[in-house]
Order: sequence, then C-alpha cells, then structure tokens
Amino acid sequence: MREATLKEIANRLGISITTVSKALKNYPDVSDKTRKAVTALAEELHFTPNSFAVNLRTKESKTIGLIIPEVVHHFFSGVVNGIIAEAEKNGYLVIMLQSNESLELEKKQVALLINKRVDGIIMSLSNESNNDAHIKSILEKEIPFVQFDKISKLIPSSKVIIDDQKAAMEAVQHLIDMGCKKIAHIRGLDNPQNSIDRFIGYKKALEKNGIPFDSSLVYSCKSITFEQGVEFAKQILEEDKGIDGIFVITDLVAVGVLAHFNEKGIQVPNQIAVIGFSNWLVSQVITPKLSTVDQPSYEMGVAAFNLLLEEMICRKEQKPFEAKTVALETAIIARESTLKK
Amino acid sequence: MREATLKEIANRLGISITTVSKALKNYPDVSDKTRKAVTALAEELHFTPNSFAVNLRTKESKTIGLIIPEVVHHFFSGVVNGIIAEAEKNGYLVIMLQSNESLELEKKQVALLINKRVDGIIMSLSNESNNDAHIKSILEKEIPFVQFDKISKLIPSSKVIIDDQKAAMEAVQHLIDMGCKKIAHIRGLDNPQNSIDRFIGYKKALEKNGIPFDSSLVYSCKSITFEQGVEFAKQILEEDKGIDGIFVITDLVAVGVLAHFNEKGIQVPNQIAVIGFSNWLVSQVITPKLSTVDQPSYEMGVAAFNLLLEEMICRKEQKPFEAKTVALETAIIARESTLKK
DNA sequence: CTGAAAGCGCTTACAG
DNA sequence: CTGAAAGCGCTTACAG
Repeated sequence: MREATLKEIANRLGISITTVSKALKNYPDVSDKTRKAVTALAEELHFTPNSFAVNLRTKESKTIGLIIPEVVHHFFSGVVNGIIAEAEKNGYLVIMLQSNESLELEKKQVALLINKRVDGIIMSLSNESNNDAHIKSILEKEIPFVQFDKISKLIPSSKVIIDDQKAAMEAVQHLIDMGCKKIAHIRGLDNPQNSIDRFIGYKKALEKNGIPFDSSLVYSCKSITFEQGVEFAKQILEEDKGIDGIFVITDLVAVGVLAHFNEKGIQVPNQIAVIGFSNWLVSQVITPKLSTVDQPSYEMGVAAFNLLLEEMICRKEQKPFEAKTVALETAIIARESTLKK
Repeated sequence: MREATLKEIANRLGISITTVSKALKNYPDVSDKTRKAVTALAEELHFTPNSFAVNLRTKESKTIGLIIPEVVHHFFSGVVNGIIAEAEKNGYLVIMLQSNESLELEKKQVALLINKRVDGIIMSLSNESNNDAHIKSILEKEIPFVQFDKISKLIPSSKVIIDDQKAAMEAVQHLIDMGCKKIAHIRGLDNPQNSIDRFIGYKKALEKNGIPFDSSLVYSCKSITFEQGVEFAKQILEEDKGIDGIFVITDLVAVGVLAHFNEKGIQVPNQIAVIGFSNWLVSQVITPKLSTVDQPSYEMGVAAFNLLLEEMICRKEQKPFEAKTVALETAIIARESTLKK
C-alpha cells in the first residue's frame, strides 16, 4: 500500500500542494470549503505527514535520547517510565540506550544519538564516567542535556537528584525515634557519591542526637548484594555489640540482613530494627515488611524530561538558557521492620 | 556551531556534491586523490551525514519501535536489554514505549510509531489486547513486526515465545516428583495466552501422571499481585482440602502465598510445596527461597530483534517473507519451597 | 484565498 | 573519473 502524500491529495482535488499543507495545518488563510475537502480526503486516504520530510524541513526530530547504566534496577525502570510517559504527553518519543556501566559503550552511544540528531539527551552516568570529552561534545553542540541520579557535578547542565544526606539523616532519625540507641550503618562502595552522602547523613543524625560516632559500627559493602547483607548480619550477631538498629545502604542488602535474622530467630524490630533505602518492590513482600526510604523515581523522570523540554524550547527560540538543579523530596516509609510494639 | 554538509565540503574543495557523496560512501568510481581530500576535510569538519536527509532519501530510519506493557517487571527489563543491545550491534536504535497494560494507550502508541515511520515494531501485547485493528494496521502497511511473550496467535507475524504449556507441565511434574499428591493451580487472568497455556500445561501434567483434574483446585487471579496470593493462601487454608502443592502463575503471586503461609506457621515445602514462574529477583531473597521457572529474557530480546531484522531485510529486497515462531527453552529452578526434606 | 518556487541535505541514475 | 539534475515530501516566504 503506497502512502498518501500532499501531492496526491493536491492532484486529486485539483489544487496546489501549498494549499493542502496549509489546510491540514489549520492556517487561517484557507477557505472553509477547501479545508473541508482537504481534511475529508486526507482522512479517507489515512494521510499522515511523512515524518522524514518534516524532520528535514523543521530540523527537529521530536525524539530525545536516554542513556542509563541499567534498566534492570527497579529504580531506573521507574525513572524510564516517567521520562517516556512525560515525553509522550509532550509529543516526543524516546530512544533508549544502556551503557551497562561501560564508559566505552557510553561514548559510542552519545555519538550515535548526536548523529541521529535527537532534540535532546537525558543521561545517568556510568560509574566510570565523569567529565569526559563525549559529554563535553554534547554541550559544545548545544544539544539540550539533563543529568539525573548519577551525575557529575563538574558538568554544567540541568540535573535532577535527591538529597541523599538529608534522606539518610531522616532514616537514622526514624530509628532513633523508634527507641534505637546503638545504630549500625551498612554502607555502600567507596566511590559513588550517594554512598558517601548517605554515610555523612548517618553521622550527622547521630551527632544531632548527641550519640557518639563509632566507626566500628560501620560495615562497608564490597558488592551491593543480598549475600552481602546475610554476611554482615551474621557478623553483627557474632560480634554481639548490642546493636539495636541498622541503616542499610539499599533494600537488596537489607533484605539479606532480614533473611539471616529470620533464620536465627532474631526479633525484628524489637531486638534489632532495620531500615533500607530505595523502596524496591521486594521490601513490601518480605517478612517482616522492610522500612525504607522512598525515592520518587517516576517523578524524577518527569522532572528530567521537563527540564529538558524547557531547554529545548529556549534553544529553539534562541533565548538564553540557564541550567537548573531540581532536588526531589524523599520519604520515610515506616513498615514492620522498624515499628516496635 | 553550524553542522558541516556535503555542500560545504564540495564548495571548499571546488568539486561537486555528487563526488563528495560518492567519495564518503566509498563508491569505486572516485579517484584516490579526490577521495583522500574529501575524507580529510570531512574529518576536519566533523562531518556526519544529516540523518533526516538520509532518512528521507532512503526511506529508512534505522530505528525500530518497541512497545511493552511494563518495564518494571524484571523479565521485561531483561528482554529490553537484549533488544537494545542486539539492535545497536546491527546499526539500529530503539524507541521504547509502555502501554501500562492499557489497550487505549497501546493503540495510540502503535499510531505514533507508524507515523514516525520506524523500520519495524516489536511488541508484547497488553492483557486487554488481542487481534485488534491497530495490530492489523501494522501488518497491512507491511511494517515488519515481531511479537514476544504476550502474543496473539491470531496475528500472523513472527513470534518469540517460550513453550508455556511445556514449562508449566515441567513445573507441575516437579511438584509430583517431590511427592505432592493434591496439586492446586493459581492461574492468571482469562485472556492472556500464557495464562491459558500454563493452565493447559497444569492439566496435562496431571493427566500424564494419572491424577484426576479437579476444577475446584484452580484459583483464578483477578489481578497479578502479592495481595492476590495472600488471599488465595488464606482461602486454601480455610477450605482445608488437603492440598500439598501449588503451581502459581507467577512469582509475585507465589510470594504472597508464601508470606501468608509463613504467618500461619505452615511448613513450606513439607506441608505445602509452592512453585512460581518467571524467576524474579524476589524469588531468590524470600524465605523460603521460591522454586520457579526461569525464562531466558535477554535471549528472547536478541531473538526478537533478529527475527525483525530478517523481515526488514526481506521487505527491503522485495523478497517473500515467511513469519517464523521461535520457542526458547525454559528451566526449572528448584529452591527451598519445593525441596522437601 | 491560492499557488509557484525555493529549499531542507542527501542519493543515485544518467550523461559525458 | 566527474557532475548536472531529479527527486525524496514537506514548509513557508512571497507574489498575485
């Protein structure tokens, strides 16, 4: 089946392509009669404008690029949802790419998106990535660009983040409010900013409550896994330091802690309370249900797209654009693992 | 920064656009000297062909569309990974859209992709979707089309599936092998093919083992949720029919069953064994660890893209194309919830 | 109110 | 080996 074109409609109606185009775009300088004839025939032929031609003329693709380290994480799929939905609402489609935490791949993918001439790029950096040339090339070409979650502070673009320090402080405060006196922290890897910030938040909360910081109560993950949680739980029981609350870097690890405590018959939260971070699905279906910090992933996606849209509009209208950083609110979700009876 | 064009290169070098184009595309009828001059200048100017113009000329976008019900599911993110990676390897980019299980949205999204003139579409249907007009319109326009996972048999397109009947049979056989005598099935919604096939597999396994089918042992989900699993677990205990094994449509629901059994002190698997389907992350971190059926999600994505590529090539070369169905192997993952002591 | 014309940036059949 | 020309399908400034 051949696709209908403006030309075909024009020929059939014995009018010019110009007039057909105007009629379909509701330009005011077309007679009602002509407009009706055109729209009727367009409908009949299932005419839709050839987007390749439109792109070429308007120099816009109404498509944006999205690069993330991995969708598999529950958090990222939430963000992806938000971006795609908000983009669709605004007439944009989203090309998705995954760097799999590889700087090499990430560079190639940025080049692909630039060649594709997407109208903008949203990105969460791979762990290896920082202020590299490929990112600079985006900014140099003045392609609208937004970073989210795993960002580089060195790159002057709009950003969407959460306040990890504050969120961690609130989590630890929650444990304190529940009556915990000796609170351990299972922290993340050394490098990532959010791991560092959550650790700082933990310390600040202790300080604020006049609890002395004790570095022997901090356990550093070698990997972010269920098994790592089991291991530290075991260690904590063996050491028997009187710990009565644990703030864990992320839910997956916290679930490992709970699994071991369950096995050993430790009463959670009455003997030891546990709070995680991220509000994964798994935290709601584990027994006891895990208290955690909710990151608004969908909203993060929405915010990221809207920042991008703002920049795309500014660039198009040749107006000055100033990068913004949006920090989204997190929320403590108190469930069984901290609500003492 | 203005983008370099063929015209600019031609002007600077005092040759024709035609020759520049040919030189860059390694046509044989260009002198070595000219070719070198062209490639050198192209490099210097960071020339990349304007993809909008290329699309218009070649009538190809080197972009495919992907519609899935939800990325949040661990299974779908695996498939998405596979599709994106394999597409990238072959020079294609992927526009992703989510139907959120809404037929309405799905229809709009198909229209968006058609208007966008993607080179092909890969899709997993929403639960409400079947042999609807929007799908037919894809086939009528001869847009290469591949279905995966949640497919409609009525639609004559290539498909990538698992053999749900066989997988379900194996799951139930596993329960029987573990000594279960009275096996219940918590089945999925009425419409989806995989829900139907798993139910058929359940019946076949019983039949094969000479166990009479008892429709009162089949529980039909109204929604695929944790809560639904809790509810049926409660009902099963109340009815007290002597059920000693349950095959559950998917892990999320199975986890709900386990949660309720844990709460009531039911010994799993010794009193009642439970097996799920899909091998979600959550099934490995729950106590007891959930036995399940592993679906090869990444491989499914790779296979789906390759089937699509095959069709895209055939269409382009105007060769006849015949739809194929690829069925991937599943595997029983036996964990604590079925391994009786 | 209508339409001829230029042009977006490329590709390719054709002539020389 | 090189290039003029047509054309992909649209948009829009301009003339009438």
